[in-house]
Amino acid sequence: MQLKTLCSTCSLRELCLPVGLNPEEITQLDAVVRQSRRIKRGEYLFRAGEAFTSLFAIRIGFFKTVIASQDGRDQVTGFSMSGELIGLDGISSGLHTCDAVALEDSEVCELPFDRMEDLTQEIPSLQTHFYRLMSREIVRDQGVMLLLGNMKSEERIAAFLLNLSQRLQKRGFAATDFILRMSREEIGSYLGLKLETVSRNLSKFHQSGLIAVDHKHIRINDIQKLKDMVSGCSHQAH
Amino acid sequence: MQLKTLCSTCSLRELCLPVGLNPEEITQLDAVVRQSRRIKRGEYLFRAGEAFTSLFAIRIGFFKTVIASQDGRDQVTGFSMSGELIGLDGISSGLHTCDAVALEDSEVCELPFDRMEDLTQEIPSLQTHFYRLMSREIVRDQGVMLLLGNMKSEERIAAFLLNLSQRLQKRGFAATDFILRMSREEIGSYLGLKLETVSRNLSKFHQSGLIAVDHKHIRINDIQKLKDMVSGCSHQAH
DNA sequence: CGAGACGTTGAATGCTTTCAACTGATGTGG
DNA sequence: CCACATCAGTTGAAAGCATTCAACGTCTCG
Repeated sequence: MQLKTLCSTCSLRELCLPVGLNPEEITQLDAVVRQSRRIKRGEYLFRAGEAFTSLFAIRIGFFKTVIASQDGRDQVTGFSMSGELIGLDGISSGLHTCDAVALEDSEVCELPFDRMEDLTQEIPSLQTHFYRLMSREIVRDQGVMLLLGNMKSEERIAAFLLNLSQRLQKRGFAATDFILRMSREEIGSYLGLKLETVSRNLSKFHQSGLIAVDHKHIRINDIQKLKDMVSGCSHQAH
Repeated sequence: MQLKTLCSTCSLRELCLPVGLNPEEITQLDAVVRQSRRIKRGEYLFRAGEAFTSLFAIRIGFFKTVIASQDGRDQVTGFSMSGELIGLDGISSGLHTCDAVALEDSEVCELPFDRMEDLTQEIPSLQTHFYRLMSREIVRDQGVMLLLGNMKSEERIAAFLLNLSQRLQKRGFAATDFILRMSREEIGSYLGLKLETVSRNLSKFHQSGLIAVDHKHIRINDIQKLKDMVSGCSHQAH
């Protein structure tokens, strides 16, 4: 029998929903969180058009979210890692507006939204936290808009690597040495570039010594220079 | 003496925050909303970096929100019209992350956020509505991301005009005949294009008979064709 | 009325894309 | 376990689209 995963004992509690809650409140949150669910690489957590009933907190793994358009064009709207919440877009209409796909074997905690709503009614600090969380998502999206609207390909790639680096570091991983979980094409889709442009820029960075690229393995040699490249942009760590 | 503006008697109550509230709840909302405030064209409602204390509902007028980056590049992240809420991005950190500038003489209702939080604690349906509202903003931003990441200049302009048209219609204005409140440069900034590109595309649409452009006055002649141009995109009316 | 902001249009430039060829990795089935 | 087919990634060359630079027209407002 699998033990139910509890927020109170979860190593992500300083990063995930429980941030700022007292022990008693976390126990209440535990009562709402469903037993965690495993999603294999390539599987969908949810699909655009499906009824929205739950948010998902990523315990382990890595996801992409994708908006599909009718004519086949689609776009990666974000990459999510442990401690992050996905599904917020579904609250609006009661339907998911994007697909969520696991990019590696993952594990998520399901948060039934109706129960979350009740709980935020009971725990004001959780409501506050939840508002902040949604607002942060808005701010993040606006950062991406700035990137897509203003930046050259080189700057986009730099911003992307930097953002990844910072988020990994926050989770206790190395900031300058990591594995990309997504393909060049997925990076390109997220950054509004073609996969060849992503590849070319990574090669260029590699040749200049800024980073070392070996397939999906990235090592950042000069993180300051990377920061300088995106200097002007009010780039927000997620 | 100016009468305090009340949600209960406001013509926007079907569009704005009170949507879905019963009369009694609207009265509670009235108690929170501050006397409405006039903002002249060109004036700032708030600036990036200022402390966030209130959300603003637009009663009359038109605003742009702008993210500024250090190196002078900045980007319009949205245009807001009556019945829409601005300032949601500030909840996250307690600081506004963008500037809000009136593009015509406007009037806004100030909603002190701490009082809004209390009220959403008291009125569950308002909390639900508020979550939906924030989620809608996330969905909207993702639509813009799709636009910026995937669409050609021509399609962006078409999507922009269509979106404007639909929002105006919802407010009882003509869908095919309206005045642009923003400059070509502001349109371009929002769409990730230069002002010349915006101008060229409008001229092209004009010459093809799709629309009629006379300075800021736009008439849409073939709205279906405009829709076809953005066909593929999961474009959301705001 | 004049100055400055806004808008239009043309021509040249440049960045990203597209098309194409090739290499290396992955994984499946004989 | 290897062969082969497929997918992911790299790189080059040509093409395309938006940008840049520039000139000019027009509207607005003090």
